[in-house]
Order: sequence, then structure tokens, then C-alpha cells
Amino acid sequence: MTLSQLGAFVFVARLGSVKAAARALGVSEPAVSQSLAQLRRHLGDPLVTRSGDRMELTEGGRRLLGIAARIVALGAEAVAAVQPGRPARLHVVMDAGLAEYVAGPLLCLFTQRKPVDATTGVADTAEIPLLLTSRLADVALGAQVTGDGLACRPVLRCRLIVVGSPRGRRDHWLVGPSAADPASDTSRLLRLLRVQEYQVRVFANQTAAWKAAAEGAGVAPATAHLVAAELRKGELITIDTPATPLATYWYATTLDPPTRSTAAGTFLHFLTTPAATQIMRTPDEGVPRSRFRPAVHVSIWS
Amino acid sequence: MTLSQLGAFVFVARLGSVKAAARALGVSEPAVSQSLAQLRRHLGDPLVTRSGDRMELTEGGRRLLGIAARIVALGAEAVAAVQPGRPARLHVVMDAGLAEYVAGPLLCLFTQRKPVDATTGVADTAEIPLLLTSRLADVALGAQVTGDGLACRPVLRCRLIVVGSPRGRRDHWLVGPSAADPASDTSRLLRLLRVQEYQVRVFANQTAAWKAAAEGAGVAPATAHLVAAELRKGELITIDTPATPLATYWYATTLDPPTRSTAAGTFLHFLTTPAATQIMRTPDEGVPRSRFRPAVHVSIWS
DNA sequence: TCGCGAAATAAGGGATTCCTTAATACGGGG
DNA sequence: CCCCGTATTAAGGAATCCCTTATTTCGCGA
Repeated sequence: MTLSQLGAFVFVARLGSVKAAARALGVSEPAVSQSLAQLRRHLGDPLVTRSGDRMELTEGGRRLLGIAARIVALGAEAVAAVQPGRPARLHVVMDAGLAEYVAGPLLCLFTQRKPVDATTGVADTAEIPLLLTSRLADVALGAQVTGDGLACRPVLRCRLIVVGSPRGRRDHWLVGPSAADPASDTSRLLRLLRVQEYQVRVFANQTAAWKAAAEGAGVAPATAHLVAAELRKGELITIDTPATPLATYWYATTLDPPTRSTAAGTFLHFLTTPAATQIMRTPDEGVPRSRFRPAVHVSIWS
Repeated sequence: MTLSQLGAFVFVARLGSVKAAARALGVSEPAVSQSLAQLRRHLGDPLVTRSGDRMELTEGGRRLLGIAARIVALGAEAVAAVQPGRPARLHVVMDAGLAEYVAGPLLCLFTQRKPVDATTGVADTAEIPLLLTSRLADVALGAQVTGDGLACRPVLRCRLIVVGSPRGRRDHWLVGPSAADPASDTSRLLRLLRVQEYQVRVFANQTAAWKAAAEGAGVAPATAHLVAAELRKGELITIDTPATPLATYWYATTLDPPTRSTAAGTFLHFLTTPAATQIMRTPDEGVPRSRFRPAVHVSIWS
């Protein structure tokens, strides 16, 4: 299985004919046909079959096409990547809760200061070691992570509390998507308090969970500084529990220094600056009143 | 540049030595060394240099490693993909607004009914044709999309309105992330109403924007059926504007039938079922009161 | 300075790749 | 039925890949 064979397959599948693919690739028709034949032999699937005037994908071919297209694209990217002078790439993964509040402002500020091409993504804590060691991500923000070859350091001290409404019900727990991550602080708190599954209601985002808590639908775990405004306005009140306030940290995890990318090192250093700390504490204030359109694009699928 | 050359490079980079890589790959040491040499020659970069007892990545090598690792992983995946019997994969991309509310419940319901491995992602409307034709996505949900080889059909009729608080200010427009997509209905509405950039404040999610609107911080465009509860409770009121209510549709876009994957076809059919329509209209009710943990994982980066 | 471990290079051989031209199957329209 | 456009197969040749063993180079510590 060769990159060029996969490329030939992608061209045939996209253009719907061997002839067109051959013309597009600038080679003879049998050249494409043979690449295809070898790929077929290697994978044991016809991949494309001729049906009248056009080539039709088999089921296996359809499954392969997406993957093959990505491989071909990455092959071209690989060549471009080693050419010097291009901006460094930085992939930051984080906890769902952090992503919702601090991802935008933080990366926005960082890319303003350094010429890097930054992307963000959301990942479960359990996936983080793999994402880092496989270089699919450069930095992970969220809960503490331990692993061979990984360096994990605290970047922000914070307090986990439980909030609700004065006369709201106390038997429902309203949580954001980070509760689906068993290693998140939210999950840890729920376990400490022995909250049962049936008492938990998961919302699509943290904001919605806190809003429901303010309406009295239940109580919600919260990072204290992120609900400071609601507490001040009295929309939410702190609910005392045996486990809260729970002192915890946000951590940044990267590969160990020798294998760490320079962009990751730079970002790690940036996280210790006052400006970064400030924006993690009060991400709202970092969002300009005018349109907030970060130069950060979240793309999809590894 | 060969898949096996990239594989050798990944092993050397990960294990920190040619010797270890050779042992891990079950070949002789020069075999690895030569693969590396050819890759170096091809790319014009040393990639890894020996520094005392371990091999150290060059800057270009660091940039390559992530890409090479993905290529190698995809190569293995490609082989596995054409083997029959594995569950079909379905990648659904959608508008940021849709993703926030309906992605979870909708995919949750779909995967309960069909044995597919579904992932979701967020994309701008402008990216959708490319994502579909390159097979990075199978189905796109959101605004209408036209393109060669694409089939776009309406799946849900809805009304776009503007909401706010009775005595809230009217000079600020509070929008979710979908406003960053110039082709979204939200953006279209803002243009119709000639809203200026400085009047717009973008929130990290739609829920936060509506919450701010309820608090009187401004007015917000909204899909009527998604704010029905807030309107009923009186937290939000409909604000009349010259352009609203704006009748519009949510569309589903796929490749044309001949090139469409069967999983995409199945999903498209599913979208027309009453259950799917129901869940798009009232996504909240689809979220079970108990813990909602969809078998849908959003992975990252193309 | 020598030795030692590890990486790189040299040389060679078998397999594969990748391209060509020429010939052969296949399928639909006249 | 034959024609014609398209895909496939056949055959051959140059290049590359990928592995081996043997040798050389390199960096570092004794």
C-alpha cells in the first residue's frame, strides 16, 4: 500500500473514472488502473467497480475513501511541514468546562502575542496521555494527568463549590459535559458526595447547568471564580456540603522537555504570565465588547 | 516518501534511538537508519540528530512527527476499514448553534437505533462543501449549502425571532458562536437588520447569549422553538423587528446519492422520522433525567 | 590516546513500484 | 450485430524500496 496508490484511488473515486484520474494525474490510463489493481489486491476489496459510464464505490471503498483522502492530504502537509519559516502549530486540548470558558480568550490572547497557528479541542482526561505522546496535541489543560514521559504542572489554583438557588430543590445535580469525564473535578466531587446517577442531569454546556441551578432546578458544582458574578448578583448562592469548598488546581500537561515542541514550551511559559492568569480567572472580561472572533479554529477528527 | 519510512521515523522519534526502533520493528539497525536517511534526503531536513545518548528532533522533525504519526495510524486504519463487518462510521458536522442543542440528543437517538460509530463536529458553512466532497464529513446540518455534487434538503422548518428582556437595553446584540459564520441564519438576520459590528457581542455559547438577553444586556436572535420555554416563563420576550419572524429551514447536506455513503443515507432517512423531528424541536426533552452520556465522541483535527 | 557503543554508509540482492506501449475484455448505442 | 469508449491485463524496463552483512564514522568516557 503506497501513498501514490492511495492517491490514485482517491482521484478515481472523486472523478468517477480511471481516464479522468489519469488525465488529472498526468500519467497513462493503465498506470492508474494498475495502482488501483495493486491496492485492490493488497486490501482484498474491489474498492471501485464500473457500472455503465461511471465508477461506483463498494462499501469498503466508501469507508476507505475518507481515510485515504486524509492520508494523501497529510502526505502533502508533511512535506510542507518541514520547510522552515512557516508558523508553528499548537494544538491545545482541554477539559470541556475549561473549553467553554477560557479556551477562546486564552488562545486569542496567545495568538495575538506569538505568531502561532493555534487550534483547540476537547478531550477526556483519559485520552490525554495518548493525544500528547502521539503528538496529536501539544498541551492539555484540565485535571492532573500522570504518565510516562509527561510533565504536568499546576497553572491555576481554584476552588470548587456547589451553587444553587435559595429555594431551589436540592435533590438534583445539574452538571455540564465535563461530568462525563470521570477524571474531572466535577466527577470527583460527585463521587465524594456520593451522588447517585439518577440524581444527575447533564446539560449540553456549563452555562445551561448553572442557569438551571439559578432557576431552582437543582444544585450544580461550580468553579468559584467562574460563577463569581452570579454569586455577587445573588442569582446563585453557595450551597454548603461536606466536601466543599474543594481546593483544586487546573493543570497543564505536556511532553517532557526533551521531546516537547517549542510551541508547547512557549505556551507553557505564557500560562504563567499575569495576563494569562488574569484571563483564566475572569475570562469574560477578556472578551471584547465588540465582536469576538478569535483566529483560532477548531477543526475536527483525528 | 513511504509509509514505512514515516513509520520508522515515528519509532525513532518516540523511542529516542535507532537501535530501539529497529528492535521494536523487528528489523536490523541499518534498515531503520536507511529509511531515515531516505526520508531525510527526500525532505531535506535531518529530522533527528544524535545528541550524546539520545536522538533529538530538529524543529522540522517536531513538526513532521505529529503528521507522520497520524499518517501511520491512518494507514493501519485504512486496512481495517475495508474489512467487512465493522460498524459504519458517520461524521456529522453542523452549525455551532445546532451543535449546542441538538447534536447530543439527535446522535444519541440515532446510535441507539442503528449500529453506527458516529462523531460530530462543528464547521462553518463555507467549509461544508470541502468537508463533504473530501469525505471528511458524511452529513452536514445547518444552513442551505449549494455545490457541485451536493444534495441539500430541508429537514426542519423553523422561525428566527429576536428576544430580549422587557426593560433590557436594545442597542446591544448578543449572539452565540454561530454568528461568526457569515452564512448562518443569525448572521443573515444581523445583516438584514443592518446591525453594526460594534453593537455585537459574541458569547462562547448560545445559552450564555440568551441568558444575558434575559438579564437585559441586549437583544438576541433566537430560533423560536429553542427559546419556547423561556418565552413561556416570561424570562424572555419577543422583540419585534422589521425582519422577524424570519421563516427559515434547517438543511441537511450530503453528497449526491451515487457517491453518498450508506450511513449518510440512513441518517438522512432518520432525519425525516417523527422521532428525529421531535427531538430537533424539543431537544431538552430528549435528554434523559438521568445521566446523559452519549456514545458519541467528538474528536479533533482533520 | 584508545576503546566502546551507536549511528551512518557501502554493497548487494530480491521484491515492489511505477511507468510505458500493445493487446484484450466489457458494455451500451447505433 | 458491430462500433466505440472505457477499463483491464500483459509484458518489459528503469527506478526505488527494503532488507541483509560488513565496514566506517562519530561522540564520549576511561
